[in-house]
Amino acid sequence: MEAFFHQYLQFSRTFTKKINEHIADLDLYQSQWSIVYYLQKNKTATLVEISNYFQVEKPTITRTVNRLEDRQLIEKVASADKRERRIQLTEKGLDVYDQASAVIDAFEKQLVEEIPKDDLEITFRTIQRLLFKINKEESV
Amino acid sequence: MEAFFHQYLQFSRTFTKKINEHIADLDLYQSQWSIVYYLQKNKTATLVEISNYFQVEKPTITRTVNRLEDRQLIEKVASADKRERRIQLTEKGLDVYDQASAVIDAFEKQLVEEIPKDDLEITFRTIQRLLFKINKEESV
DNA sequence: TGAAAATTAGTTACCTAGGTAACTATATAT
DNA sequence: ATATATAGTTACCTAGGTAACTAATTTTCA
Repeated sequence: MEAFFHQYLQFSRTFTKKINEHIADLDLYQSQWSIVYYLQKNKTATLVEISNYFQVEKPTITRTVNRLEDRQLIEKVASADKRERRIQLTEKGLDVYDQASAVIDAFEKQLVEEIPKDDLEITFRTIQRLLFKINKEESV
Repeated sequence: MEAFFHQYLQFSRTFTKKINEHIADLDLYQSQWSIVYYLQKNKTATLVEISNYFQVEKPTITRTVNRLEDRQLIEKVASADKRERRIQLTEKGLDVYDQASAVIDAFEKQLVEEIPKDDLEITFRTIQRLLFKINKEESV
């Protein structure tokens, strides 16, 4: 168990890299994909909502969203609160979602197909517990 | 299980962030730490050895090693092969290792202490299987 | 055997993604 | 009316990647 976290990060890097390779045709990156995915599920969102969901800091979200906007995959939605930047997928964004979704679903399915359901369940719950625990850590 | 990989990456980000916070006093980052750790275990190493071990590309290793060298935590070791850059920890590097090691060990131990050994074992083996599988993926 | 070809180690330049600190503008609370 | 909180941005740090390169070593084979 010595190398638990080492191995954990190893898979994380490799997974992200492979996802990036799989959607490179679409000129998309994993983190961009995750926002596209979120928007498809939630219709509209503010940057703070996205930031909270992924637990990624706001400046990072701002930048990635800007890239999606430059590529016209997302667009602004009117909002009562003038501070807010509420966004949604464009037609083009939805199209990219469909294409990326197919590729990524297949990739992920194939990745776990030989692993017993029970083991995946336990792994999922264990990571969930680790996440819960680490989020209770007082910030330094 | 829908959110398996989403949650996986979430913990990865948060874990790295927390490690960074814990060793910020030492002016160290997680990825720098991992190389310091490797060098303490293996005495000397070339950049390719480090790159292979972490499955991180050579340019990334070059840069991180340069930063460690700038801070005089590592130094060059003579090598027969003139292409190689073989390195080891300096006295200062060993000192930083000792300090970081204590902090990180405690942090990691506390993170897993409430999780049953069996669950950790299964999680470890499952990630190992995922890693094995993903590394068999033909490159795109 | 010795020149040419292929491989290996490392670097440079440049891309995206994570972070923090400090800021502006708007909305909310006092 | 003022103070505080919230949403987002800008500037700048480290870390991951790829592509293309140099220099040194190893392999090939005429």
